Amino acid sequence: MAGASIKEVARHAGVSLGTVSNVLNRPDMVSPSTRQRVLDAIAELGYVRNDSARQLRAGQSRTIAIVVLDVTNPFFTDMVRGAERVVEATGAMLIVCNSGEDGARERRHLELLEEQRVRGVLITPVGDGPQPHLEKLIDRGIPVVLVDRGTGRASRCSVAVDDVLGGRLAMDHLLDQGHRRIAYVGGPLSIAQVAERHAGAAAALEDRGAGAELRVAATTSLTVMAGRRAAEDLLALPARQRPTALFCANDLLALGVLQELTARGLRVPADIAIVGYDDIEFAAAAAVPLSSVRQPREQLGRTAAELLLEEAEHGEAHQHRHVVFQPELVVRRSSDQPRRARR
Amino acid sequence: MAGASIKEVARHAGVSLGTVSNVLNRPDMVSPSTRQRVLDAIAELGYVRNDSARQLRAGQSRTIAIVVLDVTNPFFTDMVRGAERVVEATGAMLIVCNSGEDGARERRHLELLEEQRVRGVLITPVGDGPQPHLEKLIDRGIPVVLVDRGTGRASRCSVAVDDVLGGRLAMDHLLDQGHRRIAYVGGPLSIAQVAERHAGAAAALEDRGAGAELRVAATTSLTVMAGRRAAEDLLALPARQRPTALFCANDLLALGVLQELTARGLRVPADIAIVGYDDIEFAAAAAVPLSSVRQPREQLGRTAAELLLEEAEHGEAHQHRHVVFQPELVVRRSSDQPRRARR
DNA sequence: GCAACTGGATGAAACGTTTTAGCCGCTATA
DNA sequence: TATAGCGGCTAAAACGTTTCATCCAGTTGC
Repeated sequence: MAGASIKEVARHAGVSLGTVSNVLNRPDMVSPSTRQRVLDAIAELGYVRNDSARQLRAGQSRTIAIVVLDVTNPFFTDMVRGAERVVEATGAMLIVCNSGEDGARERRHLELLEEQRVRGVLITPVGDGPQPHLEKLIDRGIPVVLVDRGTGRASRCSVAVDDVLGGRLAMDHLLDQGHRRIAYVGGPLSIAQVAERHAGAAAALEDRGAGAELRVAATTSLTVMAGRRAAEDLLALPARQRPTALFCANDLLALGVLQELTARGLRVPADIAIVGYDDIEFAAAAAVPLSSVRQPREQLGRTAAELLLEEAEHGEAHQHRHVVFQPELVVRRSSDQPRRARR
Repeated sequence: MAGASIKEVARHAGVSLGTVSNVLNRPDMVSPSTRQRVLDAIAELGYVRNDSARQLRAGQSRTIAIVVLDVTNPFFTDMVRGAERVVEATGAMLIVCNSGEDGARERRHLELLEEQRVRGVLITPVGDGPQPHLEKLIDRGIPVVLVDRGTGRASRCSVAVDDVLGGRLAMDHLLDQGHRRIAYVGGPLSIAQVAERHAGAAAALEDRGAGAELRVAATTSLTVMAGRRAAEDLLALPARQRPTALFCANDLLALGVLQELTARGLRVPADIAIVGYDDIEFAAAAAVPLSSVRQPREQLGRTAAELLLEEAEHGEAHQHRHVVFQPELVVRRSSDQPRRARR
């Protein structure tokens, strides 16, 4: 009962092995009566297809992998949900791998995925350098779609949100509110998004911020804990150098900052205003509802999956595309209090 | 370059096919000089093992799956992280599947996993009835470990947290604070945890709550949105019937409730106290820091993975075990204001 | 000098599918 | 009546591994 093969099913139903395969894969090529006999045998033996054998023959699997930077970050899990919908609609399976921002783990995952001859990979790669292991996948003919990272490479599709624009939106808003000493909380800058959001903010300052300054409060990761530590560092500054507004590279950081600032008795936004990035579900539920730059997360995943499936389908004929979505600023209480300009 | 097989590697290195396999699997059974020649050939051809063929021969894969109810819920992602660590330490791969609380999707996933002959499955099943598809996996000899659900079945291991105790802790605390009209927010009750947390609360009331009442505010899911809707319903009650304290079946609900209550001008905990469940990272960062029942999430995942690996290793000799962890109440501001008993 | 080992390699079988070429008996066509 | 075509099926090859029985050439022990 535990491991019937197609062969035993065939014997049981009194037909040839190929016929069973036909029942499974092209049921209408076989007469109704034999088909029924085969189906009965399958049911009786509890036969379940062996996917390894199937793949071996086909040279390809029916699973698609998504490699995310951090499974515990709602940004990525929302993306996963979007991708899931598209992939499962085709009968394929989406498997989720977590690199945890660790290059070695990412590499290990990609190796195993390559061994499995997955049908395609959606990935937000760790870091921002060249990506030899991704190239290797592509050489082998496995489609790769970059998600929210590395737009514009010629050899693969990508989907992304315009992070420079996002940085601009946040900064413009803070300048509009009258802030002149502003800090960007985020890091490491080796992460492209972190750098681009900063670049956008810096560009906005350049355009109109006479007399305003943008300092960087570097963090080593994008977590709540890192946010708390960053806040501690800022509080260590002499009061008159202390920024009056913070633009955080993501909402987790922003929540951490908020937590620490309020714990230390500062008022948000009266003493310090905060704008986050991602607009995760918890942003609106925070101690002080958080202004944030919203990204179309599910759609990001959906579109990425669609591009991947298209490439997998059309092979050579496929034209790589680079889809860029626009972010949107959501103003909430953490930054909605205008401030008189001060020196 | 795109698809060298072991055979071509062998030809390239001037050895037999079996020797290449030996280099890969038992390197010290082959002399250093030939070994090097083979390794060179592998590098030159860009050879990558074909896992399907490998599995086909072995009859088993080296991946372990975890099927969670909701990838966007931090409770599960923390669990995933715990399991990941253990699984990856053995060189195997953990793949994450999301059932999204949907029985049909769960079933589909399990079918595909069975076809893939995965080495084992960690799962928090949807619903609480009999589980024919899990039985099927077990019949086939694929180890299954239940996570946070269905403790005590004879045919599989399980890990869980004592939800009845958790309910007790929360309820005792609220009674200690002087509350007498209390509501349990959660649903559907078909989910065992939801039912057990309620049972614990009810038991605590039974034990000592003369004159106190526990009503149920049923929800259809355990999300922030559902929490908001539940709060609306509660606010529709005449003021004197309205509960003074809420015990929510998880933190997402609690955050939703909190959000809606404060939006409608009620003060927490002065007007209504709230206790959540899970103690997710965002609980402490909420508008009003949330009291919550904490579960050892990562350890849950770690232990589950360990049990699974042990079963996969020892096969017949394996004794199924049921590990139960104790939850712990974390009191924060959302419930820390004692109230004089009123009628 | 012969038998018994031994380390290092080989060749073939087996895993469970899918697919392709081919066979058989029947019907429709000319 | 011969031929072509067709529906329904079979037999066999192929996919890329791992493993197991064998073999061969040295070496050791007596």
